[in-house]
Amino acid sequence: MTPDGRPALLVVVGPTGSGKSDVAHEVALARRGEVVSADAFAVYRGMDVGTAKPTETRMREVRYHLVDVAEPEEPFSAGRFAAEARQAIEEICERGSLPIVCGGSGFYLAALLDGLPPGSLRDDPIRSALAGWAGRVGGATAHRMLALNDPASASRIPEENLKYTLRALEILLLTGAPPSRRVLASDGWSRRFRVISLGLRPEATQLSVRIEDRVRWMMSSGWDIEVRRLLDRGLSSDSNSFQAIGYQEVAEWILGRISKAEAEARIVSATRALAKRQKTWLSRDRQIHWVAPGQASAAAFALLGEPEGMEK
RNA sequence: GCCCAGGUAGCUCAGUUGGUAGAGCAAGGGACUGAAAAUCCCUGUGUCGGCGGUUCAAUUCCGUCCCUGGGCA
Repeated sequence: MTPDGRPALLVVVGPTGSGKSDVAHEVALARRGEVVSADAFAVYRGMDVGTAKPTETRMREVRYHLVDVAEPEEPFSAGRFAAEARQAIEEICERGSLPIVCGGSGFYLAALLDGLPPGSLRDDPIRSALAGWAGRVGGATAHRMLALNDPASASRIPEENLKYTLRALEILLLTGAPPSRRVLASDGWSRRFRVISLGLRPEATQLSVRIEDRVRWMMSSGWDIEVRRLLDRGLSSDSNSFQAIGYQEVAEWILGRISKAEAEARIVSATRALAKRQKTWLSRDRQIHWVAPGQASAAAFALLGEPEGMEK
């Protein structure tokens, strides 16, 4: 509980490799917290090295949520993430513990804190039918179809972005209403918490080096064994989980199509690009308190205030 | 030493039948409403290896030198 009566909800964000996991864990240990991961790929079981999941030791020390909740073959979604994460946070509060959201998936964080428009879930049969149709008629025709039914959406979505175009058509078919008319306002769920957002902003060259080190470490820590296991169990390389950075590259490396050095270089580049996109996404949020990684824990404690039982 | 093939954007290369050049990747910036580590948009001046020659004009043709790869000695 905090002075205003609402429970605190700490949100630790930042680009990959900024060290947010360390901060979340440290705060959890010190303040009887539980961590809710906001990472679109840590949800998959059997994908550990490549997603930089918390170690077994850490999982024993602190309770982690939304990690290992889906099979790699399952399609996941922001909606499912938000629902399960909200439930986890509510349960953590009921236990009297501090919920700590930690992750870099901006879209998932937004879905969790602000909610998604009501109605129109994902619909896989419609989705695959649309994809098949678009494959036959072409993306330009798909976009024209959208323009006919919802000019506002069509003008916002570039013709080249087939994925967004098809999603808009999917919503149209599911709800019968233009997607541009969906409600964009926050659903107010997060108002019952005192949300404290902490953003880790490492210096550019520091982040670059950290990403290189991290990828090199993953490549020699059993990532290849992990990918081999996924391929052996028959995981299709075009399933959603396998779109995670590095998995395709490691697969090509184990199959002998590219060298280890080549795979590593590609993964480092892809990770840098991801960090860039994460920074862009997070920079929109004016509520985030940005700090250098080294000062993050101290900043978190300062923002949270004195722990219970230690007030003067 | 000789013979071939190359030397063009950070990298891999395309190209100009002579009018100073463009793709992919990388890099940088941006978007993002149920696939999001996904998907997509924007950003390209570089002694076209050096030096000479021919020409109104050379990265393009000729000569020469240097460098790289391959072959022959």
